[in-house]
Formats: sequence, C-alpha cells, structure tokens
Amino acid sequence: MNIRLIRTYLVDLYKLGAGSRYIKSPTNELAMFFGVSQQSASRIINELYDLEYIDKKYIDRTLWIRITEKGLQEVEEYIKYINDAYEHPGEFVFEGYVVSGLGEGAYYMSRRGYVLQFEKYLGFTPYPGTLNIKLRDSYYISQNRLLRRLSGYHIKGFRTKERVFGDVRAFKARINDKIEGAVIYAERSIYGFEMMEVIAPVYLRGELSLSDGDMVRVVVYLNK
Amino acid sequence: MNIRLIRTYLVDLYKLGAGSRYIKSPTNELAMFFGVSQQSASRIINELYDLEYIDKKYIDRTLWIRITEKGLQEVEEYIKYINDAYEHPGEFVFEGYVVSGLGEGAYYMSRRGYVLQFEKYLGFTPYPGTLNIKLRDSYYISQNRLLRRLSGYHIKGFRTKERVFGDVRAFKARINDKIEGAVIYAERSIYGFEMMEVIAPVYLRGELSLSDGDMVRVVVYLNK
DNA sequence: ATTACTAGGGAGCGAGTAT
DNA sequence: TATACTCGCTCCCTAGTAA
Repeated sequence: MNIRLIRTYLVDLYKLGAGSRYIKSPTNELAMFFGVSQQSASRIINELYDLEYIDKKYIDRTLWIRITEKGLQEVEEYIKYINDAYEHPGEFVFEGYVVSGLGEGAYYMSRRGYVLQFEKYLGFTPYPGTLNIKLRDSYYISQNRLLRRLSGYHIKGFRTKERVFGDVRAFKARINDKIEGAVIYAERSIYGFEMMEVIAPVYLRGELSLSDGDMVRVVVYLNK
Repeated sequence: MNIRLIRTYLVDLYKLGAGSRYIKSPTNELAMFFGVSQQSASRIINELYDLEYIDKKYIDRTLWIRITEKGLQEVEEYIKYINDAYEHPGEFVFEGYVVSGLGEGAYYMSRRGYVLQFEKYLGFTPYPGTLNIKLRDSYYISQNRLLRRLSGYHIKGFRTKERVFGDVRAFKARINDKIEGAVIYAERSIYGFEMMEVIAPVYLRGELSLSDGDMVRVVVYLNK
C-alpha cells in the first residue's frame, strides 16, 4: 500500500486510541470512520498488519487492534512533518552542531568564478570560508536529502588551467535567526546528507561567537 | 483523486510555500519532493487544478502554482485534524452552547427500561433530564456525525402498553473537565448533527452553574 | 529544457458472498 | 454477527515520447 495512504490510516487509528492499547475495531465501524467499505477496511487492516504497523487479535471473532512501535514511529514522524509544514511554510528549519571542515572551503569560496555568481544570485560577497554543520538528528538529515534535490540557485562550474570546479547549488538562509547567508551544495560533495555547508557575507564563527560543538539553527528559504 | 491523497499533496505544496504565493514548481522537482515520477507530478498538479485546489500559470513554459482558498481550507482542516489526533487520542473533544430542549428528556431518562441499562453500562443512575448542546462550528458537527456512526454502548429499546421506546447509543464523557457523564444518541433523534445530548448522575445545569448560551466542553471517551 | 499525452500494469475499491 | 475471499471495475503509477 502507498505510504501516503498508510500514514493517513495510521493517524485515524491513532485518533481512535489504538496508539496506547488494543481497541475493539469491528471492520464495519472502522469502515465508517475511514470512509470506505467494510471490505476495504478489512483489507487495509490486514495490509497494515502484514507490514507490521499494527498488531491484531480476535475476541469472539471481533477484531481488536493496536499500533506497533514501528507504526507509532511512522505516525509521529508524519505528525511532526505536518506541524512543521504549518509552522514553517516555504522554509526548511535545520539544527546541528558546528564542526571543523578540511579548510578547503576558503579556497573555493574565493575563486573569482564562484564569487561573481554568488554576488549576482545571492546578493552578497561571501566571506572566504564555509561553516560546516553536522545535523542533529535523522529528521533534519532526511530533510537535507530532500532540500538537496530541489534546484535553488544554480552556480555554474568553470575550469582553470589547473583543474575543474564543479557546479554548486545554493539556497538563501538565515543563521541563528540573525545573519542572512546561504546553504550551498557542491555537485561533488565529499560530505553525506548529515552535513550542511553555510556561507555568509561575514565570518560566522566570529560574528556569532561559535566554536566546535555549538548548536546552530539554519532556516533555509525555499522561495527567496 | 482520492481525498486522502489530495490532502497529503496539498500539505506538501503548502510546505513548499504555495499557500501564500505562486511558487516556481517544475514538475521534475515536484516529483522528487512528492516521491513520484515527473509524469505523476504533472498529472497530480492537473487534477488538483481541475478540482480547484490550486491555481497554475506558466512562465517560460515553467509551472508556477499557488493553493486556492478552497485548497487552503482543506489543508487547514486536515492539519487541525492531525493535531487533534495527536493531542486527543481516544477522545473526541466538543465545544458548544447550552440550549433548552423540549423537556421530554426528563421523561425518557426516567423510564425504568432505560435506567437499568444506563446503570449497567455507564455505572451511574442518570439524573432525569438531558443537557442539550448546540455545537460551536462545522468541525465539531462533522466530528459528531462521525461519532454517531460508531457503536459505543448499546442501550436496547423496549415497549410499554402505550408506546415504543427506541434503541439508544451512549459514550462515556467528561463535561467541563469536571463531571463524568455520557453522550447519548437516540436512534430516532429529532435533532441533527449540530446537537448533542448529555446525561450525568447529577443535574448539570445546577452543578456547573449553566444557563442557556453558556459554552460547554465535552470530552467523549471512545474506549471507556 | 519543460510539460503532458499515451499505453500497459498493478494497486485500490466496493458488491456479492462464503465461512 | 463477524471477517475476509473473489471478481470486475476504476484509479493511480511509470516509461516512453510528442510537442
């Protein structure tokens, strides 16, 4: 079954109280609650059971169900996403810790081929260096994976005599609710989705008094 | 398209910022965000457009979309439901105003055929009379429609020489976070879904100092 | 480069009905 | 009375590709 449908049915079962105990759930009643036929309710329950999102048992041939741990995780993640959508439309909020990079950010950020485009698209001249952030938990990591697939500003790569500089994509962002900068994704990044690279017109570690391990909040604008 | 799917796609578009302005939405990017193919994203967008949940326009052959007023209502109602599920699992919360009934509640509540069953299933002897509540808005009304379809406690009807008393269904409930009573649904109710009838072991108007027009909060337990 | 049509397959649905 | 199987129909999905 489609994961989108699974989530909505699990929320309905959660609403009925199946998140904390077994509840009596005759399929014809579930059917009314779901807005489907009795047969579909039966099928849905059995599919959720096969996928281990719910447990079920029968008392006098009547169905009792309870959401499993796996199901609860799915519900809670979904509810978190919905709330986040409501509270932060058009933005992705990230939290993570400052870590030291390999120091090569300064070199890249100061290449004239990039700088001119950053100025054009982002409206500022980046401080020569990037702030590396290790995201706090899996929710932010999966959000980062998603963000990275969106297009944002397209900074074109170029080549010099010595080597090739790949494409970079950028999204404007606000760091610690204070400084306007950007998140950048190098086309061939050495980092996985648990890391973010942030640039700004100023030296962020200095301006925000940041040291390795400090928590940082980055709000990425999707349409700015 | 299935209303459950519609809602999830609308939430995604809302998250992308389409709730407050037109956003650039190339179908291949939407596809990645939705987790479907480019072709499906295109189809989904056009179906949402046909159903008037979104507006769309093209700039240089690229799609820009915005959620319509109708779409926003759908999203907001859905988010409200999800939050409610999270905050009140196993309960339906209602708010409404005290209104005067036709006074026939006292007569019904004191029929021995009903009283014995109320005692058995609900654990209290109802005060002879019902508190009539007119629900505050459409959200509560649709929730009441849903609740009424669930089974709850089944109080069987009976007949006397004079007339027939129909079946009644009941759910335990807490009134104004203070008194434990029940919501009852007469099989052949004269009221629509905008009304609730509440009973309790005590005289609610007296115990809670209620007059016509006062706001009342009823928390219905689904599994109690 | 971007949208969206077409065709084929599979998922999801309700009615009828066996158990 | 309850669950859930079968069947036929529709809806939904993707790949290929036209515009």
